[in-house]
Amino acid sequence: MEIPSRYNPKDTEDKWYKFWQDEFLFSAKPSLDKKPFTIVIPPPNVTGILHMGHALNNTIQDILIRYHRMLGEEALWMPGTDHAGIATQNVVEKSIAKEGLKRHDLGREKFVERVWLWKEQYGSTIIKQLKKLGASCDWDRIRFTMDEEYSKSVLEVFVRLYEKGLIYRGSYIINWCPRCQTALSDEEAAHHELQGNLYYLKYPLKDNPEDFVVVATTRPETMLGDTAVAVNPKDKRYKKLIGKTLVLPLVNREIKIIADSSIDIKFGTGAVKVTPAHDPNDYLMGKKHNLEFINVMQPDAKMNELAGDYKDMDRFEAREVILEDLKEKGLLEKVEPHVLSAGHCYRCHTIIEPYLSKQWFVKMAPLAKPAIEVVKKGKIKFYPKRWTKVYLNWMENIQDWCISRQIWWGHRIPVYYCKYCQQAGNSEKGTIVSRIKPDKCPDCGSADIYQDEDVLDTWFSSWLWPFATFYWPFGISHIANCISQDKKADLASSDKRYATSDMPKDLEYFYPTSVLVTAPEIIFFWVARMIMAGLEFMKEIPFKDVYIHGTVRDIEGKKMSKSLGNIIDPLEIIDEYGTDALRFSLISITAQGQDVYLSKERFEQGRNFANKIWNASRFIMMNLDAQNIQVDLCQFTKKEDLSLVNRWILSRFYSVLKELSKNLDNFKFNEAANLLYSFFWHEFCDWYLELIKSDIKNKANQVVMYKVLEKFLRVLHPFMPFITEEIWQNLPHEGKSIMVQLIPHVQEALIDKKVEKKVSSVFDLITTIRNMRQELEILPQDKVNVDVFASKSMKQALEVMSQEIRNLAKIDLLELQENYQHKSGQFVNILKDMHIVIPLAGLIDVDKYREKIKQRIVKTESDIKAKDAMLGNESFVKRAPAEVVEKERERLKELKDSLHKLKAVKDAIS
RNA sequence: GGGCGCAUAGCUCAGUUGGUUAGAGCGCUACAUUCACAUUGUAGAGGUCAUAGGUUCAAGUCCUAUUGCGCCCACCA
Repeated sequence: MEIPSRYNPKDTEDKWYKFWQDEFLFSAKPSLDKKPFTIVIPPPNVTGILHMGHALNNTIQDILIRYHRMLGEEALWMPGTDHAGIATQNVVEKSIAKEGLKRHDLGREKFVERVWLWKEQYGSTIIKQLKKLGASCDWDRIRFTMDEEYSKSVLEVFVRLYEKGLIYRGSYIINWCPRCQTALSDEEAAHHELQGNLYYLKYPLKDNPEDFVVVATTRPETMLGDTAVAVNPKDKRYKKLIGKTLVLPLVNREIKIIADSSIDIKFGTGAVKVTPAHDPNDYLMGKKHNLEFINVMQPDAKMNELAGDYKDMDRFEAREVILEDLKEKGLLEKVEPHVLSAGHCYRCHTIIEPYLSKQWFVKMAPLAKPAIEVVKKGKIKFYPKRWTKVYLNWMENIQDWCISRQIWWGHRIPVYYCKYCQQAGNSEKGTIVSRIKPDKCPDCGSADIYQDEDVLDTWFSSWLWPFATFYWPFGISHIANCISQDKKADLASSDKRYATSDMPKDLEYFYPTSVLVTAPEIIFFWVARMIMAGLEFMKEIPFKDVYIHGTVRDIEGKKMSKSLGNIIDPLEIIDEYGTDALRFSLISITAQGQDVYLSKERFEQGRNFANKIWNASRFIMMNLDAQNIQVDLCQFTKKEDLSLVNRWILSRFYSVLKELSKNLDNFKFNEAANLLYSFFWHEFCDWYLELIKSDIKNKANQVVMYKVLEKFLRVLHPFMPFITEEIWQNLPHEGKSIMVQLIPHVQEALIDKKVEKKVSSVFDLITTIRNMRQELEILPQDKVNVDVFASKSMKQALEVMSQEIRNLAKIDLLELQENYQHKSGQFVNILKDMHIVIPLAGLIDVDKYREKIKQRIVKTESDIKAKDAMLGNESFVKRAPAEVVEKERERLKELKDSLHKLKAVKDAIS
């Protein structure tokens, strides 16, 4: 069969993905003899569309999952999506707007129906895209944060926290988005700098209307709700005025001048208008000084009836009119330009209005305490470490969490009010928190009961993700709901999990999960809260390691975002370069914890690598005799059976494997990827294959090239799943899929301890050749392997080496000399490059060479002198670690040896 | 204001606990083309490791300061 000379990802990717799924290779189940390895996916929004951040995040997770699966662990990657309250509601609102409808036109029930409809239609876009990415999630387990069962978990958590006294309702100044008409948490309020003004307003004294106190404000419209003016008690300018009464202009309300030490004397005029209902600081001051709370706005940020003449004006319109009116009365002293930073809604970017309203809160301090402990004790580790500090700093200053949201899409708050009790003004009574709607009020017996209109913050469901996905606390068997018919049949015949009771339940088996892979932005939103929830409800940490990867940025360092138009669409890259190229390039440039700077050209590296693997494999397959693949390496028991070059490549592969697992276990994915890249390309292809090419039918060569390729494909598979499967399926092999082939252990890779020992004692061919080259042509080199030179002259050593080369190449050097100008082909290039052959063949400029040796001798002599001095230094010998001193002594010895040899070479050529 | 990070080749970045000669990809230059691969190969040029001090026998690596860039948090009447 003809194999094309270019790898075409489109021919293979969908095919193998389907194959893996059909063979249930992604599914995991509790197992008595296997160690679990669990990752829960950070659930993407149902409205989500795959972007580079997802691509990076999920590639990392997939590498971990596939790696551990191939290590023989029971690896589960739990998938799902997040209902994303406001985001989803926004999308659906936009879509019904096309029909000229607003959500209030439909009413709550109809609107929520529309959202579900939307979810059914479009909600799996992101899932399909994750599949394109190769994500090996156990899709039969997919969860959604608004699933019926998941919602039960959410409800349960609310009720339990309430019963424990950790949930309360309070009035609070919240960040209010007038457009979305909902409360936003502090984290959802993005602060941007804004060019505004500082307005100096004059408030007349009651006793003496000709005299004023001047206050500075950036939001003059809120003055309608002022209930005091505050000054610092230490401020000499205002000391006498404390306790006096002012008349608030335009509304003519009398307000007091109060003293509060929080006032900054230097800012503005040192006198501050206090508007407890419209500013968080003023709110605190209002509580402290028992001020009146006057709310002058409606939820849509238009002024309300308390604003008198300004009623129904938008806040910014009212601002202009009020300023006009004050100016007319001579009460506007001056206006100064002022840069302020205002909170913006992170969804719609509307300026946030601090707004007084009733909200539900979770008391966080008691939950935070154990969550701080587990991180301090190292039970949960962050990678990179520095995020630990960030986490602890936030947790130690944690604020209560406002969990109610004034939208329709979400888990409705399970609180019911008795109309009768509420009307009687008794808010203590007639508030029922319950898992199911109560029939009647327990206080008055009335059946007139209604549910709280608000829904819960989206994070109130996602913080339960690591255990609610396993049906906490009910632990129902999900076989009935979630497993496809095919799989059910499969399980029934092969798996005893659901038949016997001694198997651990999913929740027990897979929780706590192993690693959480996420972006730094959501450490507080999500990671911290999951730790708290895990400890509170499971009494155990939700995951052991948290890997925080960087933010994906464009080549100029800007965050990729739609509004900046600097998006690189991963799906386009997949289309153009292939999934494996996308994955490999992304990983190879993502250093641990560093942000990623991307440009499209980056992906060429991955594509080229895929193509290189493809062609090297093609070459091997074209030249491979199938009967040789059965041969065990143990068969080569004598040193001569395995040529130098075979021993070398096995030795190199051995160290690569060791290095690789070290890197992966430490979450150094880029180093792992680059290691595989340079081993395969620059050692296996550039040197090994070129060297055996002329004797490719040699049995040992056949065996070694096959074994190294086959095992290399396995270790590469987690990074580039598609191409490795495609090639592996074309190689003669046993087994169904590369996915069920274990990643070779170092020993397994080399089959046999004896071989391993032999291999590791063999010197490194390439290093030697390169060293020889340097020795002869360019620079002094100390690393020249002593084995070659031991008790031999330079000339003899060269003969030994060229004999090796000749054996490998089966090319006579004299013949080479005659033909080398005319012969084409890469092998000649390589030999030409190995200047090792040249001096013997008389092809070198001896004068130049002699000069280089001379320089080398000078350098070595000076090095020896320096080392001698260092070792003669008492302080060094005393204080440097013993190994270091020993190392330096060895080094000195080596230098002396090398000087000796150099002198011999000098003699030999003169 | 509080916290954190970064500064290494023309560009984008690696560089584990200090220890021989600081690496990669891309780009650039020269050469190679019946060859598994031009999405290729060989070679080459290109670095005062931001600056100034310090610790050390030894600093790209540790400490201090400075400069420049970036991020997070808080405040901003």
